[in-house]
Amino acid sequence: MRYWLMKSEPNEVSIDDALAQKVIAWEGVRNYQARNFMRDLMRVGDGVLFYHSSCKEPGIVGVAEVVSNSYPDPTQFDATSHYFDPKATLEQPRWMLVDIGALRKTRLISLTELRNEPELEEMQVLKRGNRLSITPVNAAEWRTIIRMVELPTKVCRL
DNA sequence: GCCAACGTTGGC
DNA sequence: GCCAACGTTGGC
Repeated sequence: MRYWLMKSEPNEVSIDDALAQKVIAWEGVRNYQARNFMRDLMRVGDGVLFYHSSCKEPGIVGVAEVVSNSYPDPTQFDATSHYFDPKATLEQPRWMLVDIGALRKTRLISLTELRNEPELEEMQVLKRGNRLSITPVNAAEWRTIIRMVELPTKVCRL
């Protein structure tokens, strides 16, 4: 069981979109490290912090979970897609994704608030120059953030 | 819109 | 395999 932080631009897929759809195929990741996390390490039931990036108020906005094993990102085969990859084939797909189930919206934990929390000093997403759209979160960091969003841990399945 | 930081590409 | 040039991310 692992924990992750996954960035999404709210004008692409916001936490509200994710909640409305319940399950989101995490399409469009075109970075090998992020792909490898999804392909090799993510398991059904892993906890996910839903993060809004490239927007007015960047930060954590929700909690989700991994709900599928990895499978090929269909957009890589779609010539009309922004995420089309001419080098990918059905036989040898290059990009893998997982499905994410949105569980709930939280209050916004802004980037500033995350940076101000001493217990989160070592969080990968806060490290200088980090651009990875998917980063691991350790159990202590996860607990700290869950505490910060004041989720009733009794009801929280994660 | 700026720009730091990082990833990718491709010539050699 | 090196590395310069270019592209992307993402906060500000």
